[in-house]
Amino acid sequence: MDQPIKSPIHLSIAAVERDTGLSKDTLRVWERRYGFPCPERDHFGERIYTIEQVDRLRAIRRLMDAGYRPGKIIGMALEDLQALAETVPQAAQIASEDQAADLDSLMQVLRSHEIEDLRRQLSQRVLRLGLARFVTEVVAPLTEQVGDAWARGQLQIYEEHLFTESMQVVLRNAISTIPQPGSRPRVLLTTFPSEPHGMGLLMVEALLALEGCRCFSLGVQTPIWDIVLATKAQEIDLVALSFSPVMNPSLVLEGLNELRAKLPLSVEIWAGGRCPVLQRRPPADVRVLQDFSDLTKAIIEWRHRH
Amino acid sequence: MDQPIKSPIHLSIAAVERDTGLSKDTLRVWERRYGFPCPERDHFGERIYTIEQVDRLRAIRRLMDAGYRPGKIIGMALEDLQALAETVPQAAQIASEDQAADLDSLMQVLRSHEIEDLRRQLSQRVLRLGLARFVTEVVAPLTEQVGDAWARGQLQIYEEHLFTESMQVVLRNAISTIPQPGSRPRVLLTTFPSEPHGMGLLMVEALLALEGCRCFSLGVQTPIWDIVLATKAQEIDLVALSFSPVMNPSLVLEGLNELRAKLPLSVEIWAGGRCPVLQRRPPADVRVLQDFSDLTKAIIEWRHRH
DNA sequence: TCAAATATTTGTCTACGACAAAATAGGGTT
DNA sequence: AACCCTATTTTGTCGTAGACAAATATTTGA
Repeated sequence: MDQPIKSPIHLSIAAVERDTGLSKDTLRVWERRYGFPCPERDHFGERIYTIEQVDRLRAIRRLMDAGYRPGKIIGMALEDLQALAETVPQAAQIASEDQAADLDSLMQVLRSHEIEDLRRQLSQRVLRLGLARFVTEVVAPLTEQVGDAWARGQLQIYEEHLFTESMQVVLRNAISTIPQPGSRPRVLLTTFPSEPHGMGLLMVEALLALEGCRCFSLGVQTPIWDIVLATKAQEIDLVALSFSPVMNPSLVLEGLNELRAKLPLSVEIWAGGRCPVLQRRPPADVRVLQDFSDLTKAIIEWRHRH
Repeated sequence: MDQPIKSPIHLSIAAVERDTGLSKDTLRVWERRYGFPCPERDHFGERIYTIEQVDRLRAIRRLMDAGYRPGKIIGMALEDLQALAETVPQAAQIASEDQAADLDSLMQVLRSHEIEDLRRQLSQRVLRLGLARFVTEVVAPLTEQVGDAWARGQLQIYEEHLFTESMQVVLRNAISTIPQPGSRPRVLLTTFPSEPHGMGLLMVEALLALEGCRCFSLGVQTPIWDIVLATKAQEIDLVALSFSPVMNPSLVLEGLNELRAKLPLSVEIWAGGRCPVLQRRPPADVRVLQDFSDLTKAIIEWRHRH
């Protein structure tokens, strides 16, 4: 009897923002420009979206992350969007046949949802390859493959979450077995407030810890001012930041400039991750790391300088 | 020579949203209503905020989380805000003198920034008390104390991050030592997309695993539709969600109703966490858990029913 | 003293124009 | 072809201000 007034089949603009990751501004301007999504209105004139619209929006979002532009695909039906997603090429960068096969088998385990299995198999590979090779040859390419598979609609978000959780457990465990001497450089690891992905940080932490660096991870989403405070309190030598491709380019640059201005130049800032803007317009006085071999090189150089 | 045009002392409205957690809409409407913050404009007419304004906004935000309303405090100077924060009473709910003293000593270690020490001392207490008592007597009250201390301005965000990271490592480690039999109920653990706090989930996971439940944690911020998909794929019996006090009340209710509508009634939804709206207007067909004793009770009841 | 009714506060929603930053296309040179 | 420089288009964010529901505080009535 105490029925909610709003039918749960219809979603408010805030709910759609939450479910699709598209900002309210974007949703409204798309409606104005492209005529989609064109939601009904409730009796206050507020937008109510249907599930079908949200599904289409999520498919569009996926393709955009894969490089498509909204104008080209916004008119397409859900089926066409899904068909298009299938054709997205995967940015494979795997060394050998063997490695590719091994990654495939891990993907297979993930798809079967046998979490225990996945975790066990990952731990096995840590032992077999050693942590450093595990990070570069398993974690990094597998994370990328999972992202790709999601973009192609072959993996659900929740499967990505399952993967991330399992991998985090394995990585954290491995990291905690590395003895931490008090040696230099002292590294602060974190991400900016709009960046929720923490896998990159864990990979970097593993490699740096292996190199004998003293790591202080703040986890994800630390406000810039707090990065500055932590840097002072912990006598940090360098701040390592991770950026995923979905981060807003101007926020990345603005944030890096702000941080650079607030930190003494003796503290270095290193930025990594698959974020396009870092390659295209790297900010001054920030070291951009292309990949993991860059990381070890950079550490050696740092030690040489000090 | 390649100086950035924007001085880093001045922040855009997007940067302020990121640094304070106040939405752009809120920032604009405060300016209109209360005259603060009243930022300068650049030559495009866009707002540029000063550091001082942002500091004041962050102090205001802290007091709001402690229950103050913006209208009452928005006119105050930074010093007065800080003085007011000192007076915020802490919602202590600690059983014994001994326990209080022990928590104080842990807070002391956190303040000293000796992360290794903190981690070691926490692990010690897991062994001494057992995981269940560790969660209820150490993790829960300590998390609350850390939050309080932040609200009073006695702890920086980065110190909260350090605490969270250390505690996560300890808890995850402890959880991974619990053998997971394939028994029921099968529980899915996660939070809604606007909820980034994962400590509550870990505490619940620890307690449920001890009770012999099969736990599937998706980590934080899973879109509702993906919770539904995961529930089906993993044959989940109940979905456990965690909510922190800062979550938008209407989003909480809307989300719970949406999830309830999409899941079969045979799948139970349990909601926990210190979120006021859960106590005041609990949604139908969702079980609200007040505290951890409620949790074990609920599990016993569930087993009795099945 | 407590519940119900009323008043205030507060955040989010609406509309659409404007414009910079990013991406694409065109045209010329090596 | 491969490069660079310059239009042109696309696209997201920011600007304005009024409206109103939900949350909270205050008053009224029993």
